[in-house]
Amino acid sequence: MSSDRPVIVWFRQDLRLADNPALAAAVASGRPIVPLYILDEGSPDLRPGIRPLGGASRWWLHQSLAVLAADLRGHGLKLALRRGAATDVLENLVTEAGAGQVVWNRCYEPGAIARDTAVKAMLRDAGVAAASFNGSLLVEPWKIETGQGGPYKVFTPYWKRLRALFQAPPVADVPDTLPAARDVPGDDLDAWALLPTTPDWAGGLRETWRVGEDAARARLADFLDAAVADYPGDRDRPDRAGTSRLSPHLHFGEIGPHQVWRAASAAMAAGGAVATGAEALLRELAWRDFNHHLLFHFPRIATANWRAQFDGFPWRDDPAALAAWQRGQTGYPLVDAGMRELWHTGFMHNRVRMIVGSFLIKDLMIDWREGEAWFWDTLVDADLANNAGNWQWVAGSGADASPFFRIFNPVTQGEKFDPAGAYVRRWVPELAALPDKWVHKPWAAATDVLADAGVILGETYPAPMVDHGVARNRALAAYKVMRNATV
DNA sequence: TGAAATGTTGGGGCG
DNA sequence: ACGCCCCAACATTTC
Repeated sequence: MSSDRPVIVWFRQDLRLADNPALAAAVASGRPIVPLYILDEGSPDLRPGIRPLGGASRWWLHQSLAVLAADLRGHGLKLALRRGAATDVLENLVTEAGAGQVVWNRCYEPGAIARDTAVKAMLRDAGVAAASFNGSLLVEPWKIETGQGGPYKVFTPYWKRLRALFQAPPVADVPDTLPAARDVPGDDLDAWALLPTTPDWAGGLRETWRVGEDAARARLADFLDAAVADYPGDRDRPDRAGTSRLSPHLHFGEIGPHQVWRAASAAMAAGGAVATGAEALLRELAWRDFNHHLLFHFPRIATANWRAQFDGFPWRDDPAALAAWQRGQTGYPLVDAGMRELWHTGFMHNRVRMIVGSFLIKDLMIDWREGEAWFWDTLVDADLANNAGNWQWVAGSGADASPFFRIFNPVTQGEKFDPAGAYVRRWVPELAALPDKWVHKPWAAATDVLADAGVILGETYPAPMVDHGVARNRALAAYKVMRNATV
């Protein structure tokens, strides 16, 4: 196998040129490069455990592939787009291109692991070299273990261990030159129909996001320049732009966690509030790793309760209530604001995610998997490990989860974290004219106050679909029954 | 990375 | 001056 045979760089969740170990290895090999992306949808039997992408993810993927293709074109390379089962696509392309090697950065979801294992076997049988790298996690799941020798199940000791052992490896910049192989035919991105058409619901996404590697790096730089010092407090404030908003960029690998770690660590040298804020960001980055760690070692938690006692929880089957939650029509302003932000932008502030999750699971007693499925479809940062991990955290069914009886009061949370109601007013404009005092609880306002604000409960804005106090007691009673049944 | 119920304390009004 | 009550403020417990 001579080194002039091309190397296929198989892009997956690493849609970037900098800090891309697989790409760097391809460059180092001296081989001409065939960049490839495979849309491996449409053959669910061949890809068990890999879910179809959600709508918001499809939109993001389209944008991100367009940017990646343009960046590669700037280096004289054409990104080949192919659709089908990954083993089939690669088997064909290896032959077509006369490739001598395939490289990629690893994925960690159960279905992706099965797929990649099959690909590796196929390549071995075909006599083609294969090499994979870590470009997506700080520390891969099998490289960190407890003193007992098993996987971590609790975040804090995991974080301490990670903090102690992790040293960010050098981060490669965008390669200066990328030797191109002969172009291979591929699909037209538009033909994949990843974008919504009828209706085109993506207007809010287009307004909200700049997609791609440059945008991701700019986002990180802006955050570290401006917001990081106030991050520990502001990250709880949905009325402020205090979070990093890096999650979709990280999910698609437009930026890598090592880049974030390096940049945040460098910022920490300044000391003071910046260092405290950067440390908090690293901790959140470690949560991302921790969720992948859990999913890798316990793949069933993507769909099953970690705590089996929750299998006996009396979830309510209530499609109308689920729909009201999804559409932001619960009658609880903060919940509705969050759900509408999600629908419009493909994103929701983290604290509000916890609050709407608590409301669905506890106030409405609807299975967390319904919420997980909705988030999967609507979030631009939808990520199996994080989505399932965080929903189980909120539900109390997870490994290191919030206790079930920690039930958020949407009014109290609103008054605490959106004190002037700016977030509610933005996303629930029909309540915008209400005084601060009533904006999180319009049902408690006097009728003349409501009239002055143009609010007619049940007409211009829903009355609360449940009484939180009653719903809370109902959930706690159900929880008690479940616990007693499974002692 | 709660909330609500219950318990405790201490200041001030008042007879 | 004293005891009593009220209640806000804080602490503890419970789910």
